[in-house]
Amino acid sequence: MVRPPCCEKAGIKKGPWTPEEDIILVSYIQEHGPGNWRAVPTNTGLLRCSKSCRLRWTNYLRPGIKRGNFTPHEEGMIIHLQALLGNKWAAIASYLPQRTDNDIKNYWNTHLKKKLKKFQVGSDHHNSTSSYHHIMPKNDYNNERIFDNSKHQYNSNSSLVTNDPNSSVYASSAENISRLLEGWTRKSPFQANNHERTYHDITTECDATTIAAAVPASINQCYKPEIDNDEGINGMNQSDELHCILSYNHNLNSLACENSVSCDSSQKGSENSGFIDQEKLHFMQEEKPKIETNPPLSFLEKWLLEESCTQVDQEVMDELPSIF
DNA sequence: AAAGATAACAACCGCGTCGAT
DNA sequence: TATCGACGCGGTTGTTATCTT
Repeated sequence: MVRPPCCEKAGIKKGPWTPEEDIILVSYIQEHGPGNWRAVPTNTGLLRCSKSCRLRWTNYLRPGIKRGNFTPHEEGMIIHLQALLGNKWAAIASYLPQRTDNDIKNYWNTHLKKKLKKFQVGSDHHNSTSSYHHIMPKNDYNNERIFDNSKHQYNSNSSLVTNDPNSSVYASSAENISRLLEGWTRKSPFQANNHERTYHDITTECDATTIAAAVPASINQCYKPEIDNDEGINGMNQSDELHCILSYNHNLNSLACENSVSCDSSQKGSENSGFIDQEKLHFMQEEKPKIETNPPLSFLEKWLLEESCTQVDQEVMDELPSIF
């Protein structure tokens, strides 16, 4: 039995989203909140299928999304969570709340798989712990992708911006939508209660030390997002690093079985809940920011339209906190 | 400078699961 | 309990940018 495609209806648009479509979608979600995707195309007039709308929101427009520039810390997390969980990208993404499963999956397929392969080959030849360092960037990961093209540059937040009004690089706009919308969650009454803070909140507001305290010790034992030199993670030497990563894997396994809800990662319902104590991870399960208050739409739309053509005006960005 | 190869990533497709009825 | 619709997930494809020859 072959299921008919969800978007077989004539007139359904496919392909890249335009800024205008994004505005419509964001506006609608501002008003109604995410969910009931079936109704979105009907109510917004978007010529997109519900799936496409949901995907666009969850992978691109949703507040709190961090794009590109995976840190060595994140790389390490992904590598070992993948080793532990397999290709359960959603489960892996739950440990990296600012990343989407799609983003992680893409990054794995395009970067990490190759790096690991290379590493394994290297290990075969050298049988050396230091080989691991080949899969970790020597310095800032940003260096791996060089933008010497005059049309592109990284801004102070390491996000890609374009100076070319004709550029098709729309990702920067969408990233900034995400960052813009992030402001909503910060003022959410939900966060007034300290016990109800989300993992996203913690990672956004706090430094690495706080994150390390918040995340179960066995997970963060080795991975603290502080790599800024050639020394490896937190100044560890290379063999320490490898040892640490291997024990990290071991610790995750232990944790999974200790909690013993289920050691079977293939069970979908327990992907996120089965490995770690519910209480400990309450904040992690709350990673999807809740939209509770809405910013002035006209401002958002104005900004969005401008941003689709040009770089964000710093003055506008400076205005954001007072507006939200 | 042009053409082909490769990399990167946004989006689509199809299947599985879950909840409502 | 069975059925159906909605949604989420993972694999895959398509498009664009960048690199290499």
